[in-house]
This record gives sequence, structure tokens and C-alpha cells, in this order.
Amino acid sequence: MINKSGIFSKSCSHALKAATFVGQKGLENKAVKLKDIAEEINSPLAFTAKILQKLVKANIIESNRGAKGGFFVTPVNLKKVVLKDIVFAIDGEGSYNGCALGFEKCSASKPCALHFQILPIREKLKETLVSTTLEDLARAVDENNTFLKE
Amino acid sequence: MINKSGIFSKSCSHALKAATFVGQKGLENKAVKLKDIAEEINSPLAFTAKILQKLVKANIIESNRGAKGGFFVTPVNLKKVVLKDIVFAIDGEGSYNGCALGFEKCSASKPCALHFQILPIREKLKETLVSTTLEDLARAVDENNTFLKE
DNA sequence: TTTAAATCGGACATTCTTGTCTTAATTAAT
DNA sequence: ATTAATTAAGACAAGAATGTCCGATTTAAA
Repeated sequence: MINKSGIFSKSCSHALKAATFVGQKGLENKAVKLKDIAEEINSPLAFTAKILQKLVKANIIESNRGAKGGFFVTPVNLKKVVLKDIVFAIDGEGSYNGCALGFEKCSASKPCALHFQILPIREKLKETLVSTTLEDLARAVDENNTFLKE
Repeated sequence: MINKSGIFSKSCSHALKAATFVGQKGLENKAVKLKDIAEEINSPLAFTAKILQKLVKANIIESNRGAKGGFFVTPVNLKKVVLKDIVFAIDGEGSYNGCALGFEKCSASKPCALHFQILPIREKLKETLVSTTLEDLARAVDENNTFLKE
């Protein structure tokens, strides 16, 4: 949502950053450890762990336990996973489809006071969330065109 | 933000609904009481009061205390106030300008991993928030084209 | 001038999000 | 087998957002 801290919840921002970094390493088929991820994206270790676990359960990234373990993305998922998948995994569908004024039933036939104003914004957002792949993000970061840290 | 409950924070949704209802009555130069507002927009009384006070302090609506008091919008504000004013008053500027990944400094020259994806969405949102007036919302509701209740 | 009807303002309570800690489970290497 | 490295999982803690309560203040009317 558009809340005080920007477009996404903090958890979701962390998830997007973490997934992108794992994706970046995935470009070279490498796995990364929790500690490295948390450091790279500047997010608390234990909290990052929780978020990574959600991403694993959502089949966005995978993990290996034990020594030499870590998190990684398969080449298939690098191309297949889109932003929407990550947002859904962390914040759920409401973030994607919810009414701007919070109504359960809000549609063109029973529109809330903001329905027609918000509609085109929503559409544009959805468009972006389904068309941007994890690989897109990972490559841009890898080529130093965008950043995961300030 | 695009969070679990939709685009805006709950407080902000309440504020938008409350302001719209006060605006609707303002079309006929009437004031409304807190109790009526809370009932109309289906929001808890005391909490609605808090939000209304913020709107008053932000000079979006005005109030009269005491018997025969209430909240109202001046004809000038009805035309002058835009959605952005309300969103700013409740959620602050971050909601409007904040980086999608939460960075302080995020710009075309130092873009976060989502910067270029989010930019056009943000622009569209801003456009809408500055071009929609309180009167626009109030009239649509008054003409029964849109709703403040399910 | 008293009373009733309102908003104002601050302290408090609850709930949700964010973050921490500790222990268990798994794996590779010695 | 044992140990060290690592993720998994759940209980707990802190903070922010949301919501409640109560008394103070203001105003109109009787």
C-alpha cells in the first residue's frame, strides 16, 4: 500500500531486496548464506531469515540446510518469478486487488468514492508487477545500473 | 502504500471518507456532527474524532464547538482541496514521495532496484492525487454514482 | 447563569507489524 | 561418530498503528 514508508510494507521491501540479491547470485548458479544476504541488503539477520523462509515456502527461492548450505534460485525461477509473486507471498492478495477505501465489495457496478480514480493506477501497477521478472531486477543490479543499498 | 489493506492506510481511508461526507454536506453549506460522520462512514466514533481533528489542523475542514456545532467545508476549500492534501495530512509526505524499497536517497542517478518500474506508477498516482478535488468526490457521492458505504 | 450539546486533547488499551532469541533439524567434513 | 556450519521453527519482545475513554473547553439556548 501507499503507506508512510512508501509503496510496499517493510517486510515486502526486504523480500524484494533479498530475492533480487539471491537472484543476482543465481545468475552464476551460486547459493548465498543468510548472513551474506542480510548484510548485503542491510536488514536484520533474524528477520531476514523469516522472510527468506516465506519465499522458500512460496517456491520462489530454494534452500539447502547444513554446512555449505544457503539460498538460491533456479534458472527456471529466475525467468518465471515476477514481482507479483513476491508481493503475494509476503503481503497477500489484498495488496494487489484491495479497494482503496477498504471495502469488500467494490466494483464498477458498486464503486467506492475513489474507485474510478484508483483504477488506472492499479492497472498500471499490476502490469508492472506481472511483467517484471526476478531476472530483470537481478541483471540490472548485477550490471550496476540499480542498487540494493544506499 | 500498497499494503495488506489496499492502497492507503486505514486512517487515511477513514479520512478520505470523512472528508468526502463533510464535503457532500458542504455542497449545501451544511455542517455535520461527529456522530453522523462516524455513522455514515462506518468508522469508530472516537477514532473518527481523532482523524477529523487532524483534518481541521491541516485546514482541510473546519469545526465549530458547542451546541449546534459540527464540521464543515467552506466552498473555497471544496474546490481547492485535492486528495493529495488529505493524504499528506494523515500519512505525511513519505507516502507520496518515498522510495519503494525504503531508501532515503533514491533517484534516477542512484536508482533502487525498483526505481524505474515504480516511477511511472508514482507519476500516475501523483497526477490523480493533485487533480481530484474534494468537490469531485463529494459530487459523485451526492449524485449516487459512487459510495462511502458497502 | 445554568444546562445541554458539541469539539478538543491527552492518557490509556489493543492489535498488527517488525524484530529477537533460542532450540531443533540437517548436512558436510574431519 | 563427532563437530561445525547452516537453515527451520516457534516463542517471545518491541514498536507502530489503530482504537477507547474521560475530562476540559466552548457555545447556544433556556
